[in-house]
Amino acid sequence: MLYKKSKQRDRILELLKTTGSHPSADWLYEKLKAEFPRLSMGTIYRNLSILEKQGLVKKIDFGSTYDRFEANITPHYHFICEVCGAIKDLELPVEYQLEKKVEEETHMTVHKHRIEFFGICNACMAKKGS
Amino acid sequence: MLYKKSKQRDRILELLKTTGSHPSADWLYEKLKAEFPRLSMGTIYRNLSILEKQGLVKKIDFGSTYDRFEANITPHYHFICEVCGAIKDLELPVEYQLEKKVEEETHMTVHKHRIEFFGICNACMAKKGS
DNA sequence: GTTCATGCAAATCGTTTGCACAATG
DNA sequence: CATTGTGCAAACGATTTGCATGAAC
Repeated sequence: MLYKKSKQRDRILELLKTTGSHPSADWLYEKLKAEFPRLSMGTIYRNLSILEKQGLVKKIDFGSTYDRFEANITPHYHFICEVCGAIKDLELPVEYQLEKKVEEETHMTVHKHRIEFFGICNACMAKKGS
Repeated sequence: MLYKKSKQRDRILELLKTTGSHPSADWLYEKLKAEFPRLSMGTIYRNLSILEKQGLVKKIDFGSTYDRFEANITPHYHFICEVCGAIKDLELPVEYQLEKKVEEETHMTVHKHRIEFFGICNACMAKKGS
């Protein structure tokens, strides 16, 4: 797969680079509609996907397309398998001093934080080996 | 708002409590269809929402309904405003030793991790005060 | 001229909602 | 009986995709 030059893609990347915010596809669409009157959402999504494959852009999402639910209410961190999507609770102690550090750095109020580790679970590692 | 007893809701909570996995709504639906042949997805989602309001269940999602994108490829953590949804990059050093700790604890391979802090940004805090 | 990108519209998919009926208190 | 929960189907909203046309190489 070879990528050809595209004005739309160039501008999407440029916008993402110069914007401090972390835009949604729709935000990009609204911004670029003036420049490309016939622009479509399909073009935005297709180009974002290409830029991601090129390692130029990162998508901030949960990894899963579904919402996931749990009844373990005690604070804890998660391990997410990149192969099968399994989510496992971790015993790692919750580090609340991180929230203090962020409050000192940003002078903003922090209510909670979340840590997710991504990797390959034992089951998938075993399958991979065989 | 007063919550009445519901067999479906009881079973959803029970399933979530006894399952090590972090199910999706669909997984719960498939599991409970045998018990409640006329079960519908609406019931699953409505009850999950009630259980969440009761503080018995937590939803694991990204907070935003949209995917968000960024061109800042260097590893960094995020602060997410719970009011306006703004995402800000943090200067906080990235703590790779956390990944080592998780690998020691779980004997699984960790490729990356992510930390998100949730709170209220300065702009929203100012609005709130006025 | 072959391949990739675009615009457009339709399709997809997880989730939400309106409504008439059933269960709860 | 007043209110909440259910099933069903339709609606919703973000994202994806098929297809004919246009741009890149």
